[in-house]
Amino acid sequence: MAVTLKQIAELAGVSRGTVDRALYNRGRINPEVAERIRSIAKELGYQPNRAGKALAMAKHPIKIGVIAQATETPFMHLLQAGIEDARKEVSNFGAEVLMRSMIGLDIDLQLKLIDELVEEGINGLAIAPADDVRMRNRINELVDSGIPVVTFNADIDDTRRLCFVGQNSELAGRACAALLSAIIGNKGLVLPISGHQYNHSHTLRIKGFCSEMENCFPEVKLLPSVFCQDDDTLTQQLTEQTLRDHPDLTAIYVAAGGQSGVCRGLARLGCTGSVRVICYDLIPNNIKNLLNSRIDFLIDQDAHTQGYQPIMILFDYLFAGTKPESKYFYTDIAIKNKYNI
Amino acid sequence: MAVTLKQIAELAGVSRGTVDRALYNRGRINPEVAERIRSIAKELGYQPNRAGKALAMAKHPIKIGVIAQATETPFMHLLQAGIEDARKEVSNFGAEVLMRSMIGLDIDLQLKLIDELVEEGINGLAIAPADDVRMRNRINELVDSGIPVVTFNADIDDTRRLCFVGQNSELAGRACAALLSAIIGNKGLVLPISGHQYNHSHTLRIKGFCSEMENCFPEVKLLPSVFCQDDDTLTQQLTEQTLRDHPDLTAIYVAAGGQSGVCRGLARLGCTGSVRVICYDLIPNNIKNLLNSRIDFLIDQDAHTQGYQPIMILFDYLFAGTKPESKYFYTDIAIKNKYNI
DNA sequence: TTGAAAGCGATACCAT
DNA sequence: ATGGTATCGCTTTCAA
Repeated sequence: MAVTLKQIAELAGVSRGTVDRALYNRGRINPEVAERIRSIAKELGYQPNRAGKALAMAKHPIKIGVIAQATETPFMHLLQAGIEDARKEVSNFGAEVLMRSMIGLDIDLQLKLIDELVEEGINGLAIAPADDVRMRNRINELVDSGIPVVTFNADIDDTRRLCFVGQNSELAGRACAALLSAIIGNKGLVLPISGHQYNHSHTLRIKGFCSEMENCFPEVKLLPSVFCQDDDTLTQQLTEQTLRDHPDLTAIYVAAGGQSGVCRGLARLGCTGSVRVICYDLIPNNIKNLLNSRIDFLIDQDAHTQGYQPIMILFDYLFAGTKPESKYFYTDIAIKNKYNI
Repeated sequence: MAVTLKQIAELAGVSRGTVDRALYNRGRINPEVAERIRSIAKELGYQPNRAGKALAMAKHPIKIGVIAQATETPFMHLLQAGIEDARKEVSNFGAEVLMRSMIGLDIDLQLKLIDELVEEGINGLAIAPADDVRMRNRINELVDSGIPVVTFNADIDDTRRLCFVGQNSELAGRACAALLSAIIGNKGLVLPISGHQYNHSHTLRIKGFCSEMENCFPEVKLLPSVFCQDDDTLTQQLTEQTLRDHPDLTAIYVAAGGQSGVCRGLARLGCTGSVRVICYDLIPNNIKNLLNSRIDFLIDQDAHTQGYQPIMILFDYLFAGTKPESKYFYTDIAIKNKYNI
């Protein structure tokens, strides 16, 4: 059995309360005694028992606030399942998860929800933030007031947030470039499709993709990337137009939503199977198109982990003082074909 | 806050002891009272608190035995890290992990270690078993005597084990076929390399690969698969010989160990980069060869999960009675290039 | 500055 | 058949 507070107390000839004060620097203790206790604990390799700790904290539960966005999208459904799993897990340790969400993304609403959660007394916040200077400032305020913040899915640089959980979008773009280049024999003509100009991850996916292509696979020619507003109809039009303008098109790289439109466009012009398609996210429509060979590869960014981990990171930090090893918790860049979904 | 035994007891007008007996069918209770208590618990959605349960069980800790094999290999090092992580986690819940391991694989030693662990009073066993009829019988004996068994990395069919944690090797082979076919333009000449004749996973990886190629990519020609005994020197010889016999070789599929030999053979004959290579496992040598482009893609089978999950599955079963959802816990068939390691 | 004790949720044993 | 109580490891008051 592992060593307990009680054993340390007996060895040190003091009470458990004193050991507790010593190990957690709660003050009101003789510094020499504290030092002696700490050295004994260290020697014995004391590790606090999580179950005992959890039970004792049941009277003052940790409250973790979560603010999600765009909950109407299939990707966010998967992410929310991760949040729910984490909620269940930490609830066994006397922690509560206060979840707020919104359709689409509204910076003012997000700021209001933060105030609301602070009002309710949260001890930590996980948020998929809007990229805005007001949000940046608010996050720093929170951290300064002792409420740690973890960003997920979307990050805000230059804040004192504890960490970010999500994909390394630029690297994902590079992985796609190498993969796509490999399956077209390292030459051909490729159309990169982005979503919104202000969507940071789309931009990075395109940037990583294009720079990798240009640097490492110069025989692959890139058309100028286009914006599709994550819209199926628009991607279909863009696809068909591009095919008419460039009958020698080899592949399409979709860094955004609207993937189904690409498949439809290719199908309408009889190019399914001859033009390669790589896109993102293991969502139902994409899975369908992967299985019927309209999409060659999908890049998954593990939505579940993006919901699950922020809460677990905050919990470990608040519960046991564990700081994340890095400020970036990058989710797997998973390459999926129809066999390894 | 979640509902507790105490609350149920008060509502039912009985003591906590009685509620406990009712919910866990411990007997010595009036059936009608038990029924009433159960219905109240159900209505309130009672979920036992894991922390409380853990603490109470500290007096009679759960003992989980683990028997690993081939611990000298880099793959098994990764797997053992998973075992260690699981051990740490369950030790907070008053559970102990008794680990036994061996170099290579020795059926007699495994049987002896099982006896030893049973002697020590284990409540459950995780094992990477030798495929032998004596092992099959012993596993069934254990299960019959009330000790649940989880197999990992290697499975034994037709036993009453709780579940298997590891890769679906045949499916992995299929995934490789599709991937390899894609990067050679769906045509060419491919050499499949297996390891040992009696290694079940190698056989399945080859079987899945070849059958998928033949069915779905008939323009890819397959050389007869060869056995390399997981040996670098042998794979190098086989590679060089094949290249001399078939200068038009397009790709090599390595389902076994000895991957470095393949890379060396290709390098020696100046074929690095022109002959594609796909092999298994994210181990240091392979990572190196992936990064310097001697290997095109690696298939990872998540060694960490193969060590971590068996213990967690046994723990959840013994601790909370949770049965795994399926008898097969397949680890991810992860496709890795140099960007998503 | 320190000790003693109550309590968190569940289990198990001893009384009744 | 049922109730009462000690206990697990830890936190947090309340006394001293």
